[in-house]
Amino acid sequence: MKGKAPQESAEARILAAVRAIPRGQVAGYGEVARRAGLPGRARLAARVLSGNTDAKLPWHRVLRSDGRIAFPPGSEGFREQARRLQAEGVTVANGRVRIARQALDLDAAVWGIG
DNA sequence: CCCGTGACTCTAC
DNA sequence: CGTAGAGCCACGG
Repeated sequence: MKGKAPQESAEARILAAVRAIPRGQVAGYGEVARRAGLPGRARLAARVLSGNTDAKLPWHRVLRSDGRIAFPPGSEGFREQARRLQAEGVTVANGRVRIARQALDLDAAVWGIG
């Protein structure tokens, strides 16, 4: 194979990383991008989610680095995400997700430990 | 090629 | 815990 595509598209990898988030758990854009092999591409991850059309994609499990929903408060997306998270048992208070202290800091807490 | 915009992140005050 | 500024990448005009 003449290496046309050396690897899957960054978009595909990001989507895979998002799908890999366990139900009832959350991850930051930066963490997702990092897990996708694209460190520093948090914005790319956000762009991919903004353009995603997969209804099966758990996009609502992706938050900002501080555990805040990336949508403007009161917006449709904001409510939708908060609603879906709470439906999975995730506590959302004041637009912020109640994360386990180390969830956004230690990838192991998000991807390894359940 | 330059510029503005965005579901971002970090540091500083 | 709040806001402000700079850095960052990708894209459309």
